[in-house]
Amino acid sequence: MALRIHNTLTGTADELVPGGARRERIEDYPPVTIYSCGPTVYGYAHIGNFRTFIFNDFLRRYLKFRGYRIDHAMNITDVDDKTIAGATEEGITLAEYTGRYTAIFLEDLKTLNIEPVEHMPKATESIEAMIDIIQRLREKGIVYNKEGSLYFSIARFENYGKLSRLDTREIKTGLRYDTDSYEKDDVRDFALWKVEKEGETSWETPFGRGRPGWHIECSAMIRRIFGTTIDIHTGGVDLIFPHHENEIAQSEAAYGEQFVRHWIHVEHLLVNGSKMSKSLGNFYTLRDLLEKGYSPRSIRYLLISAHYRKQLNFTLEGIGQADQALERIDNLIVRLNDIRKDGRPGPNLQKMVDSLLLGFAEAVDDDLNISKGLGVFFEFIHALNTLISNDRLNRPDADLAMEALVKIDAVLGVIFFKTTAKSDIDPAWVDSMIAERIAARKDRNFKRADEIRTILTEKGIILEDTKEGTRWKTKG
RNA sequence: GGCGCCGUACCCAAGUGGCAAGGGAGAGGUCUGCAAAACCUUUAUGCAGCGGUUCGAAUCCGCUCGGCGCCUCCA
Repeated sequence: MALRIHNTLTGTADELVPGGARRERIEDYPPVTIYSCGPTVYGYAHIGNFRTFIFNDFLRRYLKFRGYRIDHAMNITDVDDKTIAGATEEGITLAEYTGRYTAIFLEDLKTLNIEPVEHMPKATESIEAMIDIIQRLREKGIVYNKEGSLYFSIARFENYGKLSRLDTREIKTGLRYDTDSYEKDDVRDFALWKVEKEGETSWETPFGRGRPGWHIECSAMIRRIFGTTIDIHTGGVDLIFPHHENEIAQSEAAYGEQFVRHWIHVEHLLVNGSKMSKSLGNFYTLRDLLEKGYSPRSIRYLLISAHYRKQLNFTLEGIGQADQALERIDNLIVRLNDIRKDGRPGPNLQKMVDSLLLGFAEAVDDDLNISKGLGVFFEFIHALNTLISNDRLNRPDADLAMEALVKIDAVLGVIFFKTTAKSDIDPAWVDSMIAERIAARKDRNFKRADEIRTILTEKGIILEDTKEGTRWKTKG
């Protein structure tokens, strides 16, 4: 069974072949080189943005789960029109401004249990690599100069449009394309380098002072970090055109080799049926949701649980449903931990675990079909619960089951990750309350027993009476 | 106007030619002093609608209706 992922470039679900040459065993492949388009740090990212970043995280975790090694980069865009405007408005330097929002972004990633990637380059630290690309393009005569700014001429690059299938498109008439407010020969030509403007941050180059165009940074960073063709490039679907199309054009024109083998694009998060975006103002930031009391792992679960190529309509109710699904898993863990004695002979648990892991991999291998994978996972949970209810799960088997949960969670990142750690609960106090309640129940003083349970509930502690005695857990 | 995607139960969501996964919510039952958790049973002869192909269609084809995205900064 091979991992196949939909490739925007080919339009089909292509097998992942790191390095481009097929090998017998996964461990024989070179590390999978991945580049993900990161944020422009001019404000708080919204959870639509985070859908993509959580997807990136899921992708890298799943690749590791399948035995691949990975080498993953995500950029920080710290110079563009918006960051410059923001810094100017506040009267601080560009670096101060972007530094603030970069820190916030990194905190949010951590909150969502997103693993750090191997490389996190900044645009402003990649100027040399940009210059190299532009110089090569100039030597090949693909660049023209308009009032000091440099543009890529798509008319002089024959493969232009292969990613977004532009050759079959018509450009809508009457639309303005000169949003950069610079003059261009062809509306689809794009700026590689923008001439210095009064008061803006700029860099000295062989072709004059200025700052980078939008698309050049990704091409430059990929070249600088990976050197050659990379395996996977990810981003939101809105980046297919023009951003990724232009990356391909400048990189392949400059270096004469394939830029990226596998393009993966994540669909949009919708809210009330339309795209969540800053310009529409219909967005939630992560912090908005945390303030409303939703947990990061529920948000993560919700955003991860729908297939990445389907639009996902975001609702607060959806977070609640995700929360309930996670609680189902939490409850299983409580029950597993509570198993003390040997149960009656059960089935071959190792076999159940093997089939869980195999079924999960088969599901997710099919274009990262996590929904199907979660179905397999919840069937396993149900089977375990049934065994426990029938007293047919012993301690060693419970340990095996727990190991399986850990393996699945290495991909999901939602189970053994709790952020509501503000534990002002004293376990000794809880135990004494429970002891008092047990005594009360023994005396059939149920009024007092229920009183104690209510006191604990108000502290977020839930009691469960089992045959073996009373156990407790915290809520949420 | 061009390109593309989607429409499956009360909600979310797999399935893309052979008896409709899974999660949430609801109903009934078991256990419990009562709860909680769990288990058992139950909730689409039906997959936007209408035609067609086929022994057989949610799945393929055509049309219709509805929703969304990209074509412009955007994850």
